[in-house]
Amino acid sequence: MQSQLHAQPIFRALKDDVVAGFAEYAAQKREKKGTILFSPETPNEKIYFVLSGWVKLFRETMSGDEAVTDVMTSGNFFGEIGLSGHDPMPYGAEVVEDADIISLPRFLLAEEIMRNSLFGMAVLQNMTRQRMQRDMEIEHRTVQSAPQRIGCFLLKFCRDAKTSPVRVHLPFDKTVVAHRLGMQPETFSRALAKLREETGLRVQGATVEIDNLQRLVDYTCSACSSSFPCEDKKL
Amino acid sequence: MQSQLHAQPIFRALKDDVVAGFAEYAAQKREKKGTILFSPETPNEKIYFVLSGWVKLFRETMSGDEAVTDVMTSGNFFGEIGLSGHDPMPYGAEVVEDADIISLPRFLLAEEIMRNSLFGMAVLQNMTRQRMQRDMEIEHRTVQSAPQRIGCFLLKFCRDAKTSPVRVHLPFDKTVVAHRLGMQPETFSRALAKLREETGLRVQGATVEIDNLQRLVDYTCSACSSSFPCEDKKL
DNA sequence: GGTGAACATTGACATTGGTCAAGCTTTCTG
DNA sequence: CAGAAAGCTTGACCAATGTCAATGTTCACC
Repeated sequence: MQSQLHAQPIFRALKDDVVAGFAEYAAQKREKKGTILFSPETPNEKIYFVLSGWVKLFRETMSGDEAVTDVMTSGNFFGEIGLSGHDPMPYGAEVVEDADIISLPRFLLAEEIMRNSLFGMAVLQNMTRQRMQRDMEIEHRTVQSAPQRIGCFLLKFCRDAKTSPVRVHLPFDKTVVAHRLGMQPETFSRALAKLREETGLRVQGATVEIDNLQRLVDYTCSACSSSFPCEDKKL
Repeated sequence: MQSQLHAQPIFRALKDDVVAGFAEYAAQKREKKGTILFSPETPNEKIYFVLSGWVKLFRETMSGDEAVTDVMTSGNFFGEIGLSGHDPMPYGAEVVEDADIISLPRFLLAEEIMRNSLFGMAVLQNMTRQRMQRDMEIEHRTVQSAPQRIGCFLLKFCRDAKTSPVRVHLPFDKTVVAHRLGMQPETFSRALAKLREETGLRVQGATVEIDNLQRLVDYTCSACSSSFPCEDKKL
């Protein structure tokens, strides 16, 4: 498990013995789709590293509406809000595709941040990147139409592809994608159909084939402040 | 100016000589409404502290639509993305009410973060709070109606008031409030009228009188994951 | 104190996305 | 393999918000 911890981007620059120290407190577990890792009601003092699978972060109102703020996969971690302390999180986390997850007490991170300012800087830059992504998300939900948001989502899985026929496989249920993009499943269904008409892509279950990448980019990125391929700026 | 820097929440715990060092590089200026402090096109290497007035942060698409992600006032600072380096910011900043602003080269912060991990932790927690606010914002724009978002906005200015007739003065133009809440000015106008009917508040120009605070809370906070008074959790 | 510019409101209408209900398809499970 | 459950799609309809254009109001400046 130590090697898996050390492979996490945020830990890559740490010394072996530090990671070994973490590993003693760490717990790895395979979690099934549907499992709630934590929710606003349950106090929580861990951070979670996703090794495989997908986990959605969401906020839920008293009337049952939910807003998905992010869906994370391998290389990502979450639960770092507050960094120490046992307060309930302001959001919940639910596994949406079977996942391998390592959990680690938060206080270990907090200690290492104080001890090692280079590490602290790495955590800060991670948080900064997350804030930027949220800003982006707010922009998308404000200025993009539903079909455009779907196009934007698909393009994230086309970053490397340069030759046009690209085949994308949706990594989790369409319902989750819909909420991740701030729309209802019904709207998602119709918006995907519209996107198909507009950009000539083909949909077969969870598989999407994009014959003309440029056409999708043109349709989607016209309503965005950045343009394809819009990766995070290196920090 | 050193005293004004030292009064900034993020600097409060720093030693005098450190702040004095910052002050040598700092520039204070009064900025008029309408001034663009920076935009995505202009490389920028400063962070900005608001002493008075209001500044909006926004993202703008190629077709001219804009999404306002935040509006900041005294005690807030912005431009810390990246923390060092001269890359263009991924967003712009525009003064929306005459403001006194101190600007400071970003590298000073980066240096102090590496030198003083307690300070680094403070910056990290500031960023964490901002990310949480963005999450909140995404939730609001997903599950609240336009009148509810306005109600929520008004309630932020009622945090201290416990006795019911409260008088709130909108601190910047309604157009800016509208965009801050992710809606068009016309929608804002109508939604405010609706809110008036629903909760019995009265509007006179930029002044809003709330006779029955509880009624506003009931109407607004039913579509939210937290409830009034929903301040940031202490970090 | 008058005038223009900026800000705000209103009406008419178009568009988007949400809701509810039904039916279909895929996947899981015994 | 059968049956059930979960996920997805579609239709009909409705509510919310955006758009465009006209008009009203406020405020700063001469």
